[in-house]
Amino acid sequence: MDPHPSTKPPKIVDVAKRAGVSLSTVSRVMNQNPTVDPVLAARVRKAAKALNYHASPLARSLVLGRTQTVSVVVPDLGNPTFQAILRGLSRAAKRQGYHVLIADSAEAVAEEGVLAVESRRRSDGLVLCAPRMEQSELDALLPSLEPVVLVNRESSAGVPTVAADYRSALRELGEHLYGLGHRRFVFLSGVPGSASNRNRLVAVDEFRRAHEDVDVQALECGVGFEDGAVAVDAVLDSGATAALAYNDLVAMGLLSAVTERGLRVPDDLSIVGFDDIPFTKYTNPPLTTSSVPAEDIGEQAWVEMSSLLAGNSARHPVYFRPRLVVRASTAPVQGAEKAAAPMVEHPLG
Amino acid sequence: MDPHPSTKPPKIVDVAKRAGVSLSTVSRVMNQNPTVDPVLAARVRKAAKALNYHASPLARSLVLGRTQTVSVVVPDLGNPTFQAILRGLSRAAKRQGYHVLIADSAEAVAEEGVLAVESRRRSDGLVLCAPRMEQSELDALLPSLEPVVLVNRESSAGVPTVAADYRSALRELGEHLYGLGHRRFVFLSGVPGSASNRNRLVAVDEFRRAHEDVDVQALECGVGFEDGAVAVDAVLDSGATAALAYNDLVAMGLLSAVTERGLRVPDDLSIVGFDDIPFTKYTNPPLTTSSVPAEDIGEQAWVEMSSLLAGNSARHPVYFRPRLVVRASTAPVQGAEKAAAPMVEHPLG
DNA sequence: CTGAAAGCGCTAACAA
DNA sequence: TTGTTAGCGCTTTCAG
Repeated sequence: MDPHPSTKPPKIVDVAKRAGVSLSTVSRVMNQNPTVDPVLAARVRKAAKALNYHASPLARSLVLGRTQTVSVVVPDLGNPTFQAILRGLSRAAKRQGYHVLIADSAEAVAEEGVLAVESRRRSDGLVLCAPRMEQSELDALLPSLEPVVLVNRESSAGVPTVAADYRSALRELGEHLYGLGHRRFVFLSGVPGSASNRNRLVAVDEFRRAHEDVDVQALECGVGFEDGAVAVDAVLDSGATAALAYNDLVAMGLLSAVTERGLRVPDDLSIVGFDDIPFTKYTNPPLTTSSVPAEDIGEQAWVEMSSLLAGNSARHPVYFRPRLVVRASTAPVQGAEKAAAPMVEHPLG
Repeated sequence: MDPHPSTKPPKIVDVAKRAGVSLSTVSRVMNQNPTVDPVLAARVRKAAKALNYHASPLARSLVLGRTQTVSVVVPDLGNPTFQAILRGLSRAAKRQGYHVLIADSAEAVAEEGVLAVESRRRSDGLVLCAPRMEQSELDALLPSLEPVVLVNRESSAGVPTVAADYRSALRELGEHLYGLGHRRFVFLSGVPGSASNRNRLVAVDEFRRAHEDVDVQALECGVGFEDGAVAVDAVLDSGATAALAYNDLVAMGLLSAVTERGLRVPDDLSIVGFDDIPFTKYTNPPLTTSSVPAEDIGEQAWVEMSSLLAGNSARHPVYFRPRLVVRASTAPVQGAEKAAAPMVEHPLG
């Protein structure tokens, strides 16, 4: 009848009974409280072992007021960057005996808020990864979520931020291409209105302003392979010689689509990605990108959380500076070197 | 002073007081118990809203005996296949109001057991993904973990399994290459002694036995990029014309290393991977592999768990049959078509 | 239909 | 040093 015939796990009183002591003594022994007669302690431990007793984390949590768990909400568990962040965070947390509850909002902006609140209630703190919600909503939500740390997003003081410095990285990517002679660019933007996207757009603007002879056109795109692939026509029609993709996924999608059109990268079009996910060196050609230390970010997010949990107040935002990784998807602009006429349907000069 | 100045969350009695009812009435209202005077119910709901009251999941869990949480243990959160499984599982669980606790054993076999036990105690059930531990240990551990579902691993009846049929898939990969004229193979094996690895080795044996003229040499390798890259010399020295990699990561590493040696894939060596992670179509050349529906596996794992949670007993193991995906990393064996002498240092014929 | 009271399993004063 | 007892916040009999 019973689907789970295993006998109920022993409770603290079972151990107490078996060891012939009171349950508080057992509790003390289990919690390494030194004020216990070694003889008794040994007896208790033996009894516990015999019964295979482990304190119920639930009951402990209730009385202690802490769960030894932090929750992490990410916009998409399928995104390699969030995976890396999660991995870094989870391993760091584990080292300190903390567990990790994950929540995948599946890019559903509307759900993000409740998800955050719900997850937070089951844990001692919350790490919000690149929340997609509006700034005003975020700012309003955050106080009720404390302790909370933000990843790749900022809010008012009081909540720590760990992020990659996308702005300067994007600038660097632009300068790299500029140095190669490129003057006409497209930027494939991510989720419109998202904070990460706005950030990058700011960098794009800075880049524009820094060079009078530069033309960069922003194209609404997305954050995945398909988005990059779908954008191929717009990119080619734009007449740009170089494409700055929102991230590596978009870049890979674009790269693949461009190649399928019979054009060559970087000869006909230079492409740069963003993040340096572990696959960019295996694309054809290997992708020039900006390396974001996602796992370190996750680890640092835990450091901040840990500090908050210890009762400290938020520290200053931490920004990791991405590093330009030049591979083979970028090259000097054709016209600049060969002054040759475009050889393709979509003139790129 | 107080690092988290937000006032304590309201408790059920606060709501009761404000609504002028007993706390049991509040409880009833919060749990949709219909036996409550609509007028009172409304008053309670208003009070709850005003106070922004939400029942403590902890306290509920303690009394209800369930946490609405399942835990998932994976050997490596960095592995795209586990990520996909986790994603499928997490989304399916969320749909039914369940939360997901993750634990990354970081390929530390020794830790797997305790991790599983600990995670299990904080949740209502456990999903063990491709546990690396020995079969005897697994069999012994499982009963204390119920309800538990196994992914890519089997045990005695009573615990459901959801897995990919690696054996027949590997056979299919072999036959594909055989059909292209290949007769000398290397198989880059994964973690020695791991169950997944043994499974594949069995398939290799079957393949050997099926063809008298086939020579397949198993090389100890690993499960990541680097392992595949490091194996390049051994692979080339082996004289094989085709390599069966443990998974796509290994295949990509090998592919990259082979290319760096100045050899060409598939001309000088055919390579197949395993899993069809979302990056294989962007390698150079795109990788022939066997597509494993990892996200579906995760989803199905939840279905099994859900069934167990509902009190049903374990159903029969479910095996997903991978699908051969022929891309450009495999080609007819050179000698078979051109009868040409090998043109490289490491003769491949 | 509603309230009082007994736990869920554990920790932490407080006494002894 | 050890035991007794009062909660942690909630659900659920059991009376009313």
